[in-house]
Amino acid sequence: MIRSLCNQLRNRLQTGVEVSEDRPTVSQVARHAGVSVASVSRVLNGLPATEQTRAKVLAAVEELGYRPNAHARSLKVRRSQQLAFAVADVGNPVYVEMMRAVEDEARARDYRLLVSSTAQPDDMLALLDSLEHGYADGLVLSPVRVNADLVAALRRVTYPVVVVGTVPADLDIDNVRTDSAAGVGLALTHLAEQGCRRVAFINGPRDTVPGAARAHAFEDHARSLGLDLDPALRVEAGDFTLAEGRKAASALLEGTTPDAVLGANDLLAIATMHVLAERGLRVPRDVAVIGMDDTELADVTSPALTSVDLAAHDRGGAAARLLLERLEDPDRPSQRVTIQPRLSVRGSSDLGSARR
Amino acid sequence: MIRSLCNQLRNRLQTGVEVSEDRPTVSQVARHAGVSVASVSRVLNGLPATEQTRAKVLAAVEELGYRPNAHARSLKVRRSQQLAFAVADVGNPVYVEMMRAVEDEARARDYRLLVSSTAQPDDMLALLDSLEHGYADGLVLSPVRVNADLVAALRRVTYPVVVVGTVPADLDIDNVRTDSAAGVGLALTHLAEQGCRRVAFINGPRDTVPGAARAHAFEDHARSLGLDLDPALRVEAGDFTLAEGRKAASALLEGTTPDAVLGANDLLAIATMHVLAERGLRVPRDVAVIGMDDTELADVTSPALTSVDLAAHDRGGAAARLLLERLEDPDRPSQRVTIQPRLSVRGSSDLGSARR
DNA sequence: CTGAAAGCGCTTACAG
DNA sequence: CTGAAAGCGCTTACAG
Repeated sequence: MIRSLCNQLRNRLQTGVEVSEDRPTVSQVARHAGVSVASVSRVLNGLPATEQTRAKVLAAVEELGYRPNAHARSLKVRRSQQLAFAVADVGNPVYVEMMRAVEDEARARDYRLLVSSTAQPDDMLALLDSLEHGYADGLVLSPVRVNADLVAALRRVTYPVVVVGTVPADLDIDNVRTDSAAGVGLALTHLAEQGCRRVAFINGPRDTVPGAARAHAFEDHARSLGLDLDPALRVEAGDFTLAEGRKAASALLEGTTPDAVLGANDLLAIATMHVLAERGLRVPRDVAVIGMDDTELADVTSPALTSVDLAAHDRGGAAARLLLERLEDPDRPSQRVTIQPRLSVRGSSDLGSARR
Repeated sequence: MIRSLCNQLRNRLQTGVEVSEDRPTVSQVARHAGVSVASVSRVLNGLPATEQTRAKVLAAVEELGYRPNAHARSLKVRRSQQLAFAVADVGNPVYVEMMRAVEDEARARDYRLLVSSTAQPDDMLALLDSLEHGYADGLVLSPVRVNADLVAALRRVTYPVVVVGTVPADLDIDNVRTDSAAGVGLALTHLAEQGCRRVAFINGPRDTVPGAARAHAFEDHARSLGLDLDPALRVEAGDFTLAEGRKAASALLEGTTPDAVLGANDLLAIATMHVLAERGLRVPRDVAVIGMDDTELADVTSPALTSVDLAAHDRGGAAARLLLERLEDPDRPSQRVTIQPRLSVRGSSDLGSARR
């Protein structure tokens, strides 16, 4: 009490300004309104109060420009009203799309959204750890590489986390995934139906979860569709980027000439289109091209890029909803949502009109 | 004290579990380490302590898995260690690039980043207001439309805000802008030098800040370069999007045939390339095309899109640094950073090889 | 319905 | 260097 007065005094002396310079608190609103701090809090939180009290409080709030301090509230109610979203690169088109959906869901439920790029696997570990400081109520994360450390951290974490992507079956965690193997199947079937036989695959790194899954899927589907199994048709880019895609596509075309190329994501497919153009090969007439993710980039190329729609937006939305539902019911069993891919056919694989 | 004991008791009874289930607090760490809470706090904050104390505290922290509560800390030190970033659409390539830079700067200084889409002008007002709850230490925002309400809100706001974009000269606020008028000049000069005379302009809405600025700039530069001033060469898209760009480009080409088109951003330029292709017009041979923003999309089209680089990444980085500097020195005068545009010449305007 | 008081989990003068 | 205590600004049983 005495300290408080001292502080106020100090304030006056230091700044030469009324204490009212400071942001008003509940107590000041209460005093101004002639009610208790409890009543102020209740009115502001929509709890029962007489119309008279309400009016007095709201008037005082208005007059003083009072805004409740978020940290004090969070400390008390043990809720930050914030969600976190973590991916390797917030600027990657797939994650951007996911983030948009997560943000929409968060906003709709009055949560703020914290985003972070966790380029290195260690960043993700650090993030999971830092979550324990309580600055967010839960996390949506989509790791590209899942190693033992990450799985261990996910088992340890005490905050709600939902993972977008494939995780070990025995990891009990809310999870949304897409059947990207089936997606590869859609693409290859579409190409096979149009008569392609030498279909190449530009994959991303096989030490990533999607890279490994798509490698197997390509293998399986190519075999069962009776496509050419020439190993020269399979190359691996150093990363899921345009630059690495360029290198990989060049390497591929040095060794062989496919009649179609499947890229493990849109960036790899687009890089391939560029390399094909440089070599004077026409898409789709000479070589059909298909990407995966169906990002907004697919509509920007010409010809527009056929792509396996892995529903990034839907996955983000589903993840956010799983998280919000868990916040409401912390004890419910963990859920898994699987979203089926679809093929968005565009010009880059439209052989019907191109070759015949 | 008694209440505290009651709570602990209740916990035990309700959950049938040790109280240690709860997240540990400073006091528990202190007890465990045999020191005072003050010492725990000091050690954790790197303040002077004997090596002995340090060791005891760190051991206890480790053993209990203690993580300081972010809200309690923020409440006390009046700092959230969070920055906010607000743009109309976090998914727009320009803003994504800006966000990447802001996130990097924030992360480097141990700030977390809060992002929000403020599609409607009112969303931005609401955001500025909500900032007063103190959940972030400052805000970087890039409004597309600046009206009187927003300017008034920016004058009122008590938290540090830096605006990316053009604001009224008498608004005393940290600000980073780009000289987009000069950017239009670069593009038109480049086209004029290559012999283009009928240069069309697909602008965005003129009630936006960039729309208005670019309209004037086009007018001025077209005149001084002696370009054709035919009003049919100037159209306005309903928004800075691919879809609206398509409509505007179609409308343009109904009325006239330009020898070059400048889009007010990359999306409008890319939409134009598509419409040109549909009409059998070749880029750049028949019509050269230039965009603005130089987003990553520019490298994805074919031919690659010449674009005015407005340095979104640099602007984001500069804005974040201005904000961080202000947080360190709240009283310093407001600063303005202006970034000069450059032209990134690519195939879509390369007439040297195409027409001659 | 309302008020007085405790307490959320930290940090930080102050005194020793 | 260290500890006891106050206080940051809220919410919420509890009693009336």
